[in-house]
This record gives sequence, structure tokens and C-alpha cells, in this order.
Amino acid sequence: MNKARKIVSVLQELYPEAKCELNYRTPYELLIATMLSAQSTDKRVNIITKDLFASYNTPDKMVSLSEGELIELIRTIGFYNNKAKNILMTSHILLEKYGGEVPKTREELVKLPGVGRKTANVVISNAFGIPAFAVDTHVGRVTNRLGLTKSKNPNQIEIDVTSQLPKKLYTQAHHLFIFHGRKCCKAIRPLCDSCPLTVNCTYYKQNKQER
DNA sequence: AACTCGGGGCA
DNA sequence: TGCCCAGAGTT
Repeated sequence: MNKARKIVSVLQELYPEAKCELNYRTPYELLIATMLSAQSTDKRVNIITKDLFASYNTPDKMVSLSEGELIELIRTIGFYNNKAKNILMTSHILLEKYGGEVPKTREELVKLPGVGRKTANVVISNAFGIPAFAVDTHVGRVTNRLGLTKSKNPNQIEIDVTSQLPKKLYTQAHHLFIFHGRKCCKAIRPLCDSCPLTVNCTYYKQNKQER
């Protein structure tokens, strides 16, 4: 078992409940929730989408909203101008090009406005069961600290991590690294004292003498 | 690879 | 007031 798999198995024991914490019922809801989650938090997104999806949970219902109306519904999330514009444009494209369905490939998803590689990976892995390792700020920070990756480029981090794990673990590993990044391996003042991974951690070894 | 853009929430 | 927060797009 390589280092990456050992780390994942430790995290599996530490966070047996790790999963996508965005509330959604359909691929479309997950796509929209993930677009909303950029530079925000899952908790704030869930509060908003509870009301939003009650009335606007499909592309055809969504495009019945004006941009101003959608902005009012997502105002507390921040960056609402771009997000509202992208959600409406993406919904229009889903209707015109994909029969109102969410496409099932990363290549098609990233063509949608406001959908980057991270969001596309989240959607295909969680909604369609296609193995994908989504890299966000938490994931990159954690894998870099643990010495699994050395890049700041999310694409490179994705390549490096997936090369060390079996496809079957991609999706779960993503959620495990996020959980660890949020609960323990925080950007500021990480809780190294209660972390079971310090043995394998480059960051911990480098900062040990300063602690 | 580096840079810009973008805004509410919370300490 | 400053800084955080499940990124995307452009150069």
C-alpha cells in the first residue's frame, strides 16, 4: 500500500461520515448548488437552496426568473451577480442543447458558463458515479502539506493525486481531504496536536522546531 | 503559472 | 475593519 492509500485509510477511520454536504436531489440541483458554493460555505448554500429548489429545481423553472429575481434569492451568498448570470445562462444552454438534462461528461460540463473543472468533477462523481477527484483550496492545501503533491495548480494536483490512488477511491478521497482540511488541517492554526497524520506530514516536520 | 474578479458573514 | 469562504476566466 502506497503512502496516499495509507493516508486515505487513516482518514476513512477518522471521518466515516465524509460525503458531499451540499443538499441536492437531482444532478441539476447539485450543479447549481456547486456553482453557488464557490467562495462560500456549504452551510450558507444549503440555506439558500432550500428555498430556491422548492420552486426552481429544474432549468425550465429557473429560466422563468429574471436575473434580478434570482439575485434576490441568492443574495446572502456573495458574488451573486456573476453567479446569477451564469446559472441562468447555463440553464438556457441545458434546455437548448441537452434537452434540459445535465450532461454526464466533464468535457461538456466545463463548456457551461460558470462551470470549471472543480464543479464538473463534483457533479460527475457525486451525481453520476463517475470517478473524479475534485480539487479545491482545502484539498490542495492538505495534499501539499502531506507531501502527496507539490503544486499550486489544481489540475496538476488532480493528476498527481489520481496517479497515486485507484479510481474507486477518487470521489471518497476528495471528501475525506475536504473534511480533514476543514476540521483539522486548517489553513490557519491547523490542529496538528490532534492529527493522526503527522507521521506522514511534510508540513508538520518542517514546522516542528518552531512549535 | 500568475493574475484578476467578486461580496456577505463573522471575529 | 480585515479576512475567510467546497473557484472561474483570462492573460
